Amino acid sequence: MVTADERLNEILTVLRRGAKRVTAAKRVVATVLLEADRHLTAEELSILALRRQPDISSSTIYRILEEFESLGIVVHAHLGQGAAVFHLAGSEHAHLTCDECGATLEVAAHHFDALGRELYSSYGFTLNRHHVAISGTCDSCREITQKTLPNS
Amino acid sequence: MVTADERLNEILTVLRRGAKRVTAAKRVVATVLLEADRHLTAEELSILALRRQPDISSSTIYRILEEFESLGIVVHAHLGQGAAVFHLAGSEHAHLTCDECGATLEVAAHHFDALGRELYSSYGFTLNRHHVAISGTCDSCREITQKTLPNS
DNA sequence: TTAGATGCAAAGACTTTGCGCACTT
DNA sequence: AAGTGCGCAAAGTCTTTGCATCTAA
Repeated sequence: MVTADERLNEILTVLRRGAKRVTAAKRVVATVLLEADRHLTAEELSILALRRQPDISSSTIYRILEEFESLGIVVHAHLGQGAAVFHLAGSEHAHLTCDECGATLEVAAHHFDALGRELYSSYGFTLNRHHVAISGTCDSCREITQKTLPNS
Repeated sequence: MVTADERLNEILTVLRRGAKRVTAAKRVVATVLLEADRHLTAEELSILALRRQPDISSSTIYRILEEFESLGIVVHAHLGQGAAVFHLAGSEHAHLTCDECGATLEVAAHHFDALGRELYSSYGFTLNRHHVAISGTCDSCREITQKTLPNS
């Protein structure tokens, strides 16, 4: 079992190895990410960070997230239309997002294995399953649409 | 062979059937879309439209595109990071976009058939291959990355 | 005639940037 | 002491909206 403190220290170690400074704001951002353990928009992260330390500006949040991402500490993803979401690296998964209602669904990555191989061999393209959500229509919205437009 | 005028008239007919008014601005937008025959951002469309008729505001462009989309005349897609792109409906295809350089690649839709079936049967999710580009790394950027970071 | 369409300007959502001071190293 | 990082405010990008005017039907 890895404690929260140990995970925080791992992050701070990565920062030091990257020749970055360990600041109060970075500790707060790292702590919030560890505690939340889910997707957070920059704004949600900002709100949670402010509870722990007033006067953290959102520009600082964005700068810290950018730095964390360049060091491989976090990744971000674009789900539906709204703001990007961030979370700790290491649990990348694919997302489906419904164009109608905006709901998002995390799905097992293996569904994309065959597609990834095909795109690589046909186009030299390396699929990133995590970064951008796959768009479509979710189960409930499809049912609604079918009821509303029974002719098609 | 369908002439440009005939295609324009088809669009105007769809407008009338939708109980919408046929205005000068809509004619211009339709003409630009027909002539361009490629992806255009709202801003590119705006610039091309202004050549044909001064004083078309970009809000009008957005409103017309929204109307055209609701009538099935155009579709829009989100490629990399930037603005959405619009084009006439009927030639939907999948897009790959490179997270590094922003290049986009149109690919045959059949690559996504198997994935579409799997997502539908596993999650009831209806894949929309066209709306959002699939993200990843293109051939050239991958090669550059490998040269830059030969250790991994 | 009259409901819908347009132009203009302003607002809105999300993110980035410039600048001078504070804090880490 | 040196220089990175921070807060604040402003700017930037893309898109939507309010409102008065105009116009297609």
